[in-house]
Amino acid sequence: MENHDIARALTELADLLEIQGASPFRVRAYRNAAAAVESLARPVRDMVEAGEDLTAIPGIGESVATQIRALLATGTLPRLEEVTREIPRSLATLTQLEGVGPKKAKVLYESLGVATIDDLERALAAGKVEDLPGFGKRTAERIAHAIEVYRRHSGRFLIHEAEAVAEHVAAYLREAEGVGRVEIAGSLRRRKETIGDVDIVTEFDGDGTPVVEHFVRYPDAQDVEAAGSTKGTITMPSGLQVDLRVVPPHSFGAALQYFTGSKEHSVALRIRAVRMGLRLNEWGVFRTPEDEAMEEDPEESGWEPEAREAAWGPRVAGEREEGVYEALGLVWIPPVLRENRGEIEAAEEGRLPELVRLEDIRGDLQMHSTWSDGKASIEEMARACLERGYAYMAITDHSQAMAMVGGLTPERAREQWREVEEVQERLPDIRIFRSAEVDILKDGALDLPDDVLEELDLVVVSVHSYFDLDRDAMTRRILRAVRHPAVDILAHPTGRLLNRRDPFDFDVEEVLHACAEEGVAVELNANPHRLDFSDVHVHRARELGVPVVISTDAHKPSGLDNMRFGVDQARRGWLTAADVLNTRSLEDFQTWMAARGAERRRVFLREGGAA
DNA sequence: GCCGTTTTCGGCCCGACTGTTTTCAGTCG
Repeated sequence: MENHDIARALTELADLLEIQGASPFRVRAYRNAAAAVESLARPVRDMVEAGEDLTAIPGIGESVATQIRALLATGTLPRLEEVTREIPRSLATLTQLEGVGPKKAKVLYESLGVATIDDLERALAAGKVEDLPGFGKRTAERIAHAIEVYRRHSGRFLIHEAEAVAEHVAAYLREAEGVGRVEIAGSLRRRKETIGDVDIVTEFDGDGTPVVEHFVRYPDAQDVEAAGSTKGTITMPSGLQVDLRVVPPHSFGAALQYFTGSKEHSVALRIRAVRMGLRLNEWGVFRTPEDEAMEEDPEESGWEPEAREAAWGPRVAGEREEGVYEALGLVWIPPVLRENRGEIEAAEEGRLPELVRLEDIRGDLQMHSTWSDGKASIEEMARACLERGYAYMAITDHSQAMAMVGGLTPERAREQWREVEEVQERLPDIRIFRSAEVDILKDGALDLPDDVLEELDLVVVSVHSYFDLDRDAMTRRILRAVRHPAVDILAHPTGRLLNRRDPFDFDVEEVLHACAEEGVAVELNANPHRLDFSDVHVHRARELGVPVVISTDAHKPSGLDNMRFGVDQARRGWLTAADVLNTRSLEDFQTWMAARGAERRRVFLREGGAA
């Protein structure tokens, strides 16, 4: 059981407790515990097996620790079992509908027996929902619409899809009269691999109504969900929702911080602010008045923004995001790190990592050509790499098991090497490594014979078949491949395809330990459909000293441009340039390869070939 | 249920918007 599974169980428990009406603080405690487990680099399972104390993890106390130990031993959370004897677990899915929270879910269940989205749809059709207390005709319509949206698109959007929309909308907003700074915020700015909705913050001095009106006239918008003086929401035909916030210049930095999140990061910042005698919200950082002079209710309707802000005390920051962090005694924290995984403490102590940048990348170590399933020749790919300023590259066409895409047999591999040499002669300014993406077969053997592997400059291996092996078999399979003396890089290690295919089940921790021992690098696949390894896995690789390579897996020249998505994900995993192998100069990279080559030959000679 | 620069008890982040309320609860980010 992975950390992700434990977090999911804790979250489900929190959802159901919330519907039951449990203390909101208790619910939050379970959510915090879930977040703590989710962002933990080490497997909780290993900690339990090693007899370590889970309460050492911030957010996990005696009670949750006991629950987790039981979950690992029996496969279920005892508390979750208790709760599901009282209410059906499917109720938690109701709250995934926009506009339906725990309270409405509870009323629907207790009044109408609605337990699933299908039930709810029937109740709506029968006109039973609008008469419930706290509901109404308008609410019923909204819920019906929410079901439609849910059915149309239940997953999240991939980063490149959301980014394309966001950039068009941002450009459109910049055309509006009187608009100042326009920034994309939210999880897109944090460069998460999937995006729920797009947030855009816009600077405008005065009542924002005309900006919002311009926004909701965006030509591609399918629906307008909301339109006020500071906020608007539109939905695109794909189901992607775009939220706009319009704020005055003196609040722009605070609003950008606030709408960038993550929620966990922002909450931690606000707690910090309170301890410093400050108040942080989307309008700025305010010094809390020491005298309790303001006894009036700041919620009193009719207050002008100026008067309301006066009640919060003098503004000490808000115009620029850097200023918000400075006011809290912190250096500015890059958005990619804002997950409350230690970045605030690191900022306080001046030990934020110098994150790897796209400009640091000196080569791309996985791409395909027309020799297998690529769309461009070796020379076209090489010229495209030259255009991107790279010093080296690897042509990694598939091996023979991938027959459907023309994977290379030993004979065709040798033919291909001749073409690599010819292109190399024509293009002396880039070093082209002779390589292959060699399939890891079902039993962990490699798909090309040792005599072929030995003549490759670089051996990249990956799994493309039998994804549903059980955990033990899959772990043994990958371990065997990683321990093969010819192997240099383990590519797209978990095999996930975002929104399409789950990662296959294996012991990531054990494989990373093996990579560390063997000096094998793991690939961070930059294709936005994969982004495999995840930020947490990459972070763990760094901790264990496993080198990471960021490769695009390009199948045509334009695919090389995905490198930036991989770099962003590496940054989310706290990687510096030193942690990423393909930031090295050609000379330094070849030094790494040579060291591995010597080791490889030594083992071959001693054992007379690989096992 | 967690946790400690105010604490082993008593707190726990903050504001906007919506719809259904006649003064506010629910939801969201």
